[in-house]
Amino acid sequence: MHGVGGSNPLAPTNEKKGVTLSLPFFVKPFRVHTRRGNMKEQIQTLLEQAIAILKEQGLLPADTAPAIQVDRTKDKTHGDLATNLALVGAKAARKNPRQLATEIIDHLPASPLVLKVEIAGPGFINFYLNPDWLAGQVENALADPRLAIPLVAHPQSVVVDYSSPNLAKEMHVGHLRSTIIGDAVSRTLEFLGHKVIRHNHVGDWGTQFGMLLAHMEEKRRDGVEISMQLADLESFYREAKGRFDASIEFADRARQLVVELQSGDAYCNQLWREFLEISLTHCQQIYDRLNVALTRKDVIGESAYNDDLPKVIEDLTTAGLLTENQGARCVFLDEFKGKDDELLPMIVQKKDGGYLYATTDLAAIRFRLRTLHADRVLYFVDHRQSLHFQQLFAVARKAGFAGADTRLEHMAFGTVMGDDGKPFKTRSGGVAKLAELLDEAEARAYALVREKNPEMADDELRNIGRVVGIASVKYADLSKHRTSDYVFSFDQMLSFEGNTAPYLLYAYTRVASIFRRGDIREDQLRGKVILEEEIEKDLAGKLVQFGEVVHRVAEKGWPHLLCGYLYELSGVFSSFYQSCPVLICENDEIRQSRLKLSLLTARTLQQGLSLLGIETLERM
RNA sequence: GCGCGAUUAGCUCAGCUGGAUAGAGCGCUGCCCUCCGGAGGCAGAGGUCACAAGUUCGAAUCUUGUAUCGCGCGCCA
Repeated sequence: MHGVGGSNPLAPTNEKKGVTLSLPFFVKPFRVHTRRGNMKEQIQTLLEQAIAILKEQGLLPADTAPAIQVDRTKDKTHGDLATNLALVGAKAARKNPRQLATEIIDHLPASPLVLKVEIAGPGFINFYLNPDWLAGQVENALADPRLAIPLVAHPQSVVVDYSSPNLAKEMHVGHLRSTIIGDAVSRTLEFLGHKVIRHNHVGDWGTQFGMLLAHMEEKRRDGVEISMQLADLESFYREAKGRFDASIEFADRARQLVVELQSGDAYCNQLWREFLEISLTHCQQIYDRLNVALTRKDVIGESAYNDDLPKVIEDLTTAGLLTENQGARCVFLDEFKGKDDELLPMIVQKKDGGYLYATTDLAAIRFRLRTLHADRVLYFVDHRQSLHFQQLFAVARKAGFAGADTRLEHMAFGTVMGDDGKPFKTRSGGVAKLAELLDEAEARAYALVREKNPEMADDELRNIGRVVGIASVKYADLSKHRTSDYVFSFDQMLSFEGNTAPYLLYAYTRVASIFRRGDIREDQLRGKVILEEEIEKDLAGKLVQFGEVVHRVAEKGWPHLLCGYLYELSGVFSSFYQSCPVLICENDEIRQSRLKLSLLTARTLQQGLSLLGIETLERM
């Protein structure tokens, strides 16, 4: 377990920036492999070819290598895509930007993507996409269950460490972000063909378990049925804590049990396992409700590394990193300094010989890299632990657990706040249990849906309420930028307006209803996609961007990009639906084409939401 | 004290590798129901992008400094 709470790491960011900056001007390696469907990269290729020709002809100095950047335009009057290439390269070419732009355009190879190219403003080159090409992309996507999003060329093994609750207590609101965001990113990586290894690094070890075991023992001695008691872990924990604080004998027994547990005592282990079993069942119920893909086999808790801890110390010693300080064993690194330039220690072994979470985390990295051979390890842990992860990654590299090409990334996230701007609490001021939070979301969603559909059967209302409630909680979290804090608001997340789950789910049901009402099956669609109306082109253009967004989510660990995209897509579809009749369109060719656009919209929404771990509904 | 992160419309938030006139939703003001789900769409008002320098043809975005807020900093996790 990594505690609860989230901010962003220096380490991974710096590593990446370092790579980019050290490159000369131009050749920017594609982090994601070149794909046929990616418009930007195709335009980039065209530009590269034009530059090459200009160099051959002596119109450009051979050593110029401007970075080729292709952006989507914000304004329709600037075409669909634009490059600032001529602006960037003008100085090196000793030409004015507009002149260079003209030369580039003159040497641009013909391409089916491009309808026309124009110079604009100080020297921007604007590209207008060919509607026929766009239409073809829509057809391709429809013909492919993966929506024409290719798998990555070089799949990686990615360990994703997420959720990681403390098993001593019940899951609460603090576990929401790690669980939900980590799951969405895992699904996205998997969809792109990476090998994802989910690790639920649960807190199942440590001094607090002595207290819990002592309490179990006492209860059992009094003839109380333990499993019933543990149905409410939170109260059980509080009781145990109360006993611990109140009774010296109890506290002594608790400490004794920790020692016995750690030395492998059979009785203690039995108690411990019983406790874990119940706590894990609690967690699994939450995961199932949340549609989070974690299962019991993904649980590799802190205790799993017990045997490795002495080996970590050994390895650190061998690497010459270990220093003894005031009886504790520490690693000091030059790059971590506290006040008065004093080095900041990372303590890996206490003076009493006990190990700490830093040690366990090192052992986990060691295992993930040496045994699992991960190319990338992602930690979805709150931003307050950012220093810990910086130290952890630095030490892991120095100790040789991780090579230079292994990506270790702290996917930090912010705090969930209440209306008052302080960390989210229940009305009574306590920690909000996740289960109760979900209950409330479902209940509120049910009430809303029932209000809109008074005649609907209750079991369907219940199901819709469940899906909408859970989706709302998840989507509210996923749609915010990961690193910032956000305010938890049932009213906002359950609203049908704005960037919310209900809005997206509604957009999906509208498409579903077209097909239901028209009694049309997907395989009955025929004819070609025809893009005539401006809004049809907009919709097609938006649909074609899906793959790009998905790749970016996997790269940055930012599901909010996908949320933003799906929201925009829904918006464009709503406009389209408003102004372009589909079922009632009299021209059959156009009708078929619009049905295809609608179908791809639905598929894209469904696939996108599925990557976020959110179910769709046919009716709501 | 040092480090990390933040500061964008009244509120909640986007803003991708520096690009063209700063983007949504809520709220506010209008408009669109003989029309496939109005749980919708269209339009308007509203911003000195905390402040100040700097780099650049060009800065909300990069650099430095300042202010304010949050978080973290030796044997908890």
